[in-house]
Amino acid sequence: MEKKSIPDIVVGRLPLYLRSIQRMAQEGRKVTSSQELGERLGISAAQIRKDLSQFGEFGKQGTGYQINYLINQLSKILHVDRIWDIAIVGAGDVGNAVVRYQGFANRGFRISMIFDNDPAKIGTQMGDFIVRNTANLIEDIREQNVKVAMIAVPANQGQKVADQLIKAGVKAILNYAPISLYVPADVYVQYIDPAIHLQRMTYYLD
Amino acid sequence: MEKKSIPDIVVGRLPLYLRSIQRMAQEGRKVTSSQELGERLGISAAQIRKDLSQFGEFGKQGTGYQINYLINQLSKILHVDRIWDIAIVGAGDVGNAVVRYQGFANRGFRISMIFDNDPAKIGTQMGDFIVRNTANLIEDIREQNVKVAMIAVPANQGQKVADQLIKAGVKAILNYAPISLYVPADVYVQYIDPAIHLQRMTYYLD
DNA sequence: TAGATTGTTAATCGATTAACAATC
DNA sequence: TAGATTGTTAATCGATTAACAATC
Repeated sequence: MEKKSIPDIVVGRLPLYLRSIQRMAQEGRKVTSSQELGERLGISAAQIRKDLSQFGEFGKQGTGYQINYLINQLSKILHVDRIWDIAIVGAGDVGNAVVRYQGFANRGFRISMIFDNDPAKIGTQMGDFIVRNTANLIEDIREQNVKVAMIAVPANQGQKVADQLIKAGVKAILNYAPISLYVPADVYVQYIDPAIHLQRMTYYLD
Repeated sequence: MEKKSIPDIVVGRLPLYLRSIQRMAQEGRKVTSSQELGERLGISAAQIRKDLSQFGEFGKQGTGYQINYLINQLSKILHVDRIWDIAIVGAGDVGNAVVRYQGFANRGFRISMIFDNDPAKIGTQMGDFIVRNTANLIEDIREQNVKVAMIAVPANQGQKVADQLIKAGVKAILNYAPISLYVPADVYVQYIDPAIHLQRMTYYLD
C-alpha cells in the first residue's frame, strides 16, 4: 500500500506554519490554536487543521497545539531536523548577501562553500569563506556530499551552472538567476526573482 | 457592468510569461507559440492560452504570438509600461544587494532611495545612493510619491517598518524580513524568505 | 490549399470551506 | 461539567485540461 502523496501546495504552507510557531516560541508562548495561527498567516483555521491532519494528529481537542511539539513534528516532516550544507554559486552582491545571511540559524541550513569564476574573486575572503573556483565545483560539491545549492550568477550563466550542480549530485536548487531552469524530475528548483514579485503587485496598482 | 476579476493565480503567472518572452526577444526571436512558451516554463500550452485570453486576443491562429506585441501588452497589463520608483528600508547585506541589483532594467522598476536607522550607516554611500535616516522615512517617501518599497530589516523591526511605509502611502511591499505582515486590504505584500523556499524542497529530499 | 495554432467550451480534477461529532 | 478546539467529512468552489471549431 502506497503512502498517500501530499499535494505540493500543502507542502508549500508547512514552512510558513513552522516559521510562525517558531516565532511564537521565541515570544515565550507554549500553546496555540489553528485559529490563532490562521490569523497570523492570513489562512483559514480549517485549512491549517486539514493540512496538519495529512501528517498525523498533533493537537488536542479543547486546548490546541503544543508549540514545541509541533515545531519538532514539522521540522521532521520538512527534514530540517538536521543541518543541510549549502553551496552558493556566484560571489556577486547576491552571493555576498546570502553567504552572510544570519537567517538560516535554527531553520535547518548552513552555508558551506561559495564559488565564482572571476579570477579577481577566487581565493578572496567572503563572509566566513574563501571563494572557490567554479572550475572545481563538481569535485568540491561531490566530495562534501552537498545536496542543496543556490544559483546567484547572471541569467546567461544560470543553466550552465545548474547543469554542473546536477552533475555534482545536487538535488535542490534555489535559483536567484531570472530564468527558468531545465532540470531532471528528481531535482527540485525554487525561484527568487524580485522583479517577478514586484510585477505581481503592480498589476493591482494604478 | 463590472470588469470581471482575474484570479490572483493567473496574475502570478503573467510576470513569468513576460520574463520568458523578453528573453526570447533578446535571443532575436520574433514569434512564439503557447506550446513553446509552455515548454520553457513547464506550464501547459492550454493554460497559457487560457490565461492570456482573460485579457484579450493576442495571437493569430496558425502562427502564434508576435513577441514584441505580446511584450507590450503584458507590460501594460502588469503596469510596467512605466518605471516605478522603489524605496528600500534596511542597508544591511540584503539592502546592499538589492540597491546594486542590475536586474530591474527593462522590467519596470528602479531603486530611488534607501534607509537605515544605524547612525554609522546614515549618510554613507551605498550603490548610487546616500543612506537616509529611517526617522525621515515617512516624509521622504511621501514627498517623492513612492508607492513600492522593500523591507530588508531584521524580523523584529519588520512590522514597525511596514506600518511606517503604509503611513507614507506605500501600496506594494516586497518583504525580505522572515515574518508575516499585517497590512490593510489596499496594500499588497509579497514575501522572499530563502529558508522558506529551501524547506519546501528538503521535504522531498531524504 | 493544407497545416498549424489560437480562443473557448465543457469536462475533469483538485483545493478550500463549512459544519459537526468527538473529546480534551 | 461546560467550553473550547480538534480531526474529518461532505459540499462547495475554483483551477486545469482536453478537445475542437475557427481561422490565419
